[in-house]
Amino acid sequence: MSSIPLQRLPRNGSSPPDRAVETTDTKSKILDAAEELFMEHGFEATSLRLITTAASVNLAAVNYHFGSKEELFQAVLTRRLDPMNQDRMQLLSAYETAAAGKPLTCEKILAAMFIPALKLARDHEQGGKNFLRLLGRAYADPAPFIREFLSSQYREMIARFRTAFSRALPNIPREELSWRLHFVMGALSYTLAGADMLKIISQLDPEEATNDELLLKRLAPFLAAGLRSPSPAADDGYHLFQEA
Amino acid sequence: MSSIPLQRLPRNGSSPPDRAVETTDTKSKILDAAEELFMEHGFEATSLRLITTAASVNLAAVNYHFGSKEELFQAVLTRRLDPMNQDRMQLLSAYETAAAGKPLTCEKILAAMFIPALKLARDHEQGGKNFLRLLGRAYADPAPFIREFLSSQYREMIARFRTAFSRALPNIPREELSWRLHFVMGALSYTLAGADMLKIISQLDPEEATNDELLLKRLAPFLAAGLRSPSPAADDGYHLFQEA
DNA sequence: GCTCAATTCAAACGAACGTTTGAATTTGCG
DNA sequence: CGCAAATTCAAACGTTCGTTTGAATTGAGC
Repeated sequence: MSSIPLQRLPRNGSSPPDRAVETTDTKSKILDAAEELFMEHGFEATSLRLITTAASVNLAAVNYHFGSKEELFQAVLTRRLDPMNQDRMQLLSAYETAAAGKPLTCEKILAAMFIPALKLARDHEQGGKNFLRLLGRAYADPAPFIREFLSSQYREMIARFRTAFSRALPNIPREELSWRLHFVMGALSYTLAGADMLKIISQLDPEEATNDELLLKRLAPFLAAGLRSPSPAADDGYHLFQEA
Repeated sequence: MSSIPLQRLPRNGSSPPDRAVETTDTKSKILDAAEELFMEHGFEATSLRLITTAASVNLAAVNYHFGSKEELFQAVLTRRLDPMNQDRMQLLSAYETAAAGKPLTCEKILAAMFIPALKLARDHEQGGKNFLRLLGRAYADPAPFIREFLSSQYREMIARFRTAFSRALPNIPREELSWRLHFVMGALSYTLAGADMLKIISQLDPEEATNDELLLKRLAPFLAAGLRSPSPAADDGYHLFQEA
């Protein structure tokens, strides 16, 4: 039923193709086409026939190489998300080493989160940008298999950054910090997802709105200010919503 | 083909049912079931058969009363979104009147955005919370008809709040303010959408994470601090991402 | 050059989808 | 009551979906 189909082991474990081949292999062609189409239409609305036609491969190739549509989607995410989160953690470690025991600034920690995302957006001419939008939309997808997959992919990285932030912001209670980290991840995901609609109604420059570097340069100070803001006491005089 | 099916005019324009009827009408039963199921599974993954079964109505009733699945989805959104945005604008106007010409604080403007959302979350025992999550997820849905619909529904309200913020923050350039408004809307939508996955990996208290009032009480100061943060000059020394 | 496993391919499978149909039923109303 | 419009209903429509099948094709190693 759901057994993995037989298939020949790749010629090389995970090294690049032996020569300069003009036609990439079937697996990569499927991944590239799926990345773009999942980004454009979402998981449910993207059919395997659309993907395999765009990739110029046979319909059955998806089930042969990936097992199912769901596993293909996970493979699309893993291909770029895993290296990106590895980069994030390595960058954070590098900053911490350079700081020689002193706590990092919020901007520095945010930089460790954003720079690998920016690298992804820049490196691959089109694939990178597509992927960031796909990722942002996957966050909001209600499908359980997507939520569980992303949760497992992010858990380790989030834990590392939470402790970094808690050292940078010793006066913010742990629970409040968890919320703010939640807000940071939400704003980052949402912003990277494109949110074309809100761009339009916010009257943002369409050209600038697709410039991820400029976008994150604006987002980082915004989030850093929110992170550093004084923690509202549990029973303080903050009556914003009392008057309704 | 896509002509609106003939149907009798409702007994009353938009007033509540004449008596205390135990069985609500078909149209409302469909809307209630659709709201919950669209929230749970998304638009594409929710079939009309699932909706009509849950609502205990005939399958054809959706096409009879709403015309199509897409129009049903829009009706689900309109039913609560339109009054909520009306409330937001009225509340903003009331604050501005009370301020007697003086600019409002960021917290006050954010309150005008959040309070109607909170009212929605509280008023209807279950419908309200479901709707806010559905709305947050609809923001990230790639379907063009959803994006265009939401864009038209939000345009007027966003314009009103943009001018309010620009008066509250005269030192923030117009373009920078558009970006920050974008971030605010993103964080609000994302947070209301639930984002269960991030809640989990952020180790938030599950009970508190579903308390929308507490949630927005934490979000508002976070966003206000970001909004008030000094505007980075166009060619300043902000070199966060230069080192990568 | 033969072999055999890996891969590709065309074709079909059963299921589920949104929508339509036309008859049955209910409802408002003179 | 009785007619006509509004609504409900069971059934079917045609299409598309993800997946499977089994035969053809490919390519590396003896």
